[in-house]
Amino acid sequence: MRRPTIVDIAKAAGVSKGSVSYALNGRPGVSEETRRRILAIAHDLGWAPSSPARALSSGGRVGAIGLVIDRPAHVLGVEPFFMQFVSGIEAELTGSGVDLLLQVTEEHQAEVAAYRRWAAEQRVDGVIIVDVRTEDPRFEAVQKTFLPTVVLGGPEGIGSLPCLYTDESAPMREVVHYLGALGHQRIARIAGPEYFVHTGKRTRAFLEAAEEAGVAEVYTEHADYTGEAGTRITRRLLTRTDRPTALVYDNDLMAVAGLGVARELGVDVPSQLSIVAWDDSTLCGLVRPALTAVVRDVVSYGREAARMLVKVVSGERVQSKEISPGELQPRASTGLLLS
Amino acid sequence: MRRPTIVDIAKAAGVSKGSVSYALNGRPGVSEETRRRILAIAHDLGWAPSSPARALSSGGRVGAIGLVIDRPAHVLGVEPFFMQFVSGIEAELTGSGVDLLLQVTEEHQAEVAAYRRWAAEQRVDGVIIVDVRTEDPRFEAVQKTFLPTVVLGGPEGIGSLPCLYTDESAPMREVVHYLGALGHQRIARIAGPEYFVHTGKRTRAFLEAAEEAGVAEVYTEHADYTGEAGTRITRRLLTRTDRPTALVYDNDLMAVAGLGVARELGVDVPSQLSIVAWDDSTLCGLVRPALTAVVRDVVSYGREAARMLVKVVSGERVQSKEISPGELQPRASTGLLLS
DNA sequence: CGATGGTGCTGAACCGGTTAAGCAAGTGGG
DNA sequence: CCCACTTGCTTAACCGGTTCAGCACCATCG
Repeated sequence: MRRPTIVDIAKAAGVSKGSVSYALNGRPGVSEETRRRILAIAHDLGWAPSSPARALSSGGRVGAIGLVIDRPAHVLGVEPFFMQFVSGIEAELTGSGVDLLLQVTEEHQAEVAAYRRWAAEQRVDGVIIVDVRTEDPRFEAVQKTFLPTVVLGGPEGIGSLPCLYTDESAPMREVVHYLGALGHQRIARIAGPEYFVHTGKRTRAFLEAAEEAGVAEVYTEHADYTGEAGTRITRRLLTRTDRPTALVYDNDLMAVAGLGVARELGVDVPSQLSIVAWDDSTLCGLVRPALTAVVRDVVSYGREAARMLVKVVSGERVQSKEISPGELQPRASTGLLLS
Repeated sequence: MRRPTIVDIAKAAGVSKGSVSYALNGRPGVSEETRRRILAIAHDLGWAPSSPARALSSGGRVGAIGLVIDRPAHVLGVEPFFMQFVSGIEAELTGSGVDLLLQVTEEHQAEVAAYRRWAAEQRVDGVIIVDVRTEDPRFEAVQKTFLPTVVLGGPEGIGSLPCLYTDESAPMREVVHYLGALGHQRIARIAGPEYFVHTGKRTRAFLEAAEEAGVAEVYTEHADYTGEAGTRITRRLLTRTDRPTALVYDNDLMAVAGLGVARELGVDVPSQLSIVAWDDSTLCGLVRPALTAVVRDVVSYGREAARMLVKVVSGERVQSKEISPGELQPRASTGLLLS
């Protein structure tokens, strides 16, 4: 019960294996009648092309793309962003015969090594890069190895790679103006790590928006997206004498943590403290009070990234593209400041 | 700047490509001196074995294992179980040169199709099966195609496949006895779908434990692990005239949803209602009151599953193995019932 | 009627590895 | 000194596809 090969089909059909290949790939060179006969036999035998054999032939693709996620296990489990993104990629790839290779690492260097290995061993046809950093070594690695790439982030600082980027400032402006209108004059932001480019973009947008909206005092604290960090920093912020009256978090997990701390300290949300999460998952709607959040369609980011990468892999020239930055979804965690 | 092949190395070293292959694989047949020379050249050229070429050779492995997760995108994003499991797999595979192919589907049939395709196209050396169902078509599919497999679940109803299984009844007994001791006589369980075998196991264990502990009334409602279902069912349960005084959830997301509903209805946790989650993620510790949960080391499940599968793939005979079922971690969401 | 061109197929090379078989030279034993 | 054995290497086949060159056959056209 060996798996059938095109040689088996050729024998059964009484033709050469070259003809079988032409027939199966829908290319000219065989008569319609022969083609039908070959296809029928292939179907009967339950034939499917060997992916390694295809890849080995002239210029063949392996039919897989790669994604490396650089987050510790306990964050990844609760951080909705990545699984949504992965779901979007999968949704796009389904039925196209392209598979997703996923690597989870806890170290940035391992990530670069993964790209190098994938390229050298011909394991993927292309990769998607997320979480762009300042001084990011991954771009050099993929350029050197000519690995087709699509970046989620940019467009600055990523060389000439095609990317999907968002305007972080529009939602940030929306958030700050909204909080300003609710009477908040002291807003703290619990952000992601400084070395992520999008963190910096948001920080600048945060400052600009505050000036624009006439909010007196804003400042940013950097964290690592974990619940623990969210708890720790929120506790420190809320126990200051001049504590902020509104908190903006860079992900939803830290926001949930922050909500817990407010509860613990007896600070009422939203009458004494407003909370905004960036990235909305069902989580935000489940906790009480439900969290106001910046809603982004992360699944569609994944779809779009996969679609672009497939094009790049097949040799098409692809334009970078701006995607919807998301918008504010007000819920119960924000409200008028009652001092 | 083509990627170097063993022929390039052979030319540079002045030997045949056969010798290069022997040298690079650490097999006898070349002198120590020649081996060193070849290895040095391979290193200089930045050579790495072509994965497709290796796989194509006699009995070669492709160096990848597959995992299919059958959950809709919005659940997957917040359901910590799978990402923890995946992290564990990755942790085990790191450095072994084996990659993980991930497929996310929203349909059980697509899952079976994925296994078939992977086997037929030689895309993976083996697969891990999770979420065992009653009448599960996947086992026939993998057996027929001789795809090496490790199952998370079982050991009943999965044929002769090696598996990792847990004793669901031990933690369940712990939970029910604990709640009984706190004075609860009416306990409802918001479970996963009925068609999952482990759901049924827990249901039986739940009933047995209740009898054992002398808890008068217990019943199980089936849900689909989503926050929405958790919300809906909890709302229905808590608005009954004889509402339960304790709720046990089959995952943490539904438990968080349940906590929100209790809050909404003004039912105090834990003085009027105790809540237990099954599976602990940082989430349980972040909400207030923090959720009592059955803690399982899901990451280690992933590690162990990957380790077993790698052995199976390499032809070793592998024994099924019982793994730690987890234990109760009491937190603030459970307490004495004050009626 | 011969040159031309298209159709439908075959044969063989090729992709980049692995591996069995063969062979020359050196070594040791009887 | 001959034989057997080991060492270190080469040669060639093979894995399962793709693709190019070539060839026989037939129809068409000037």
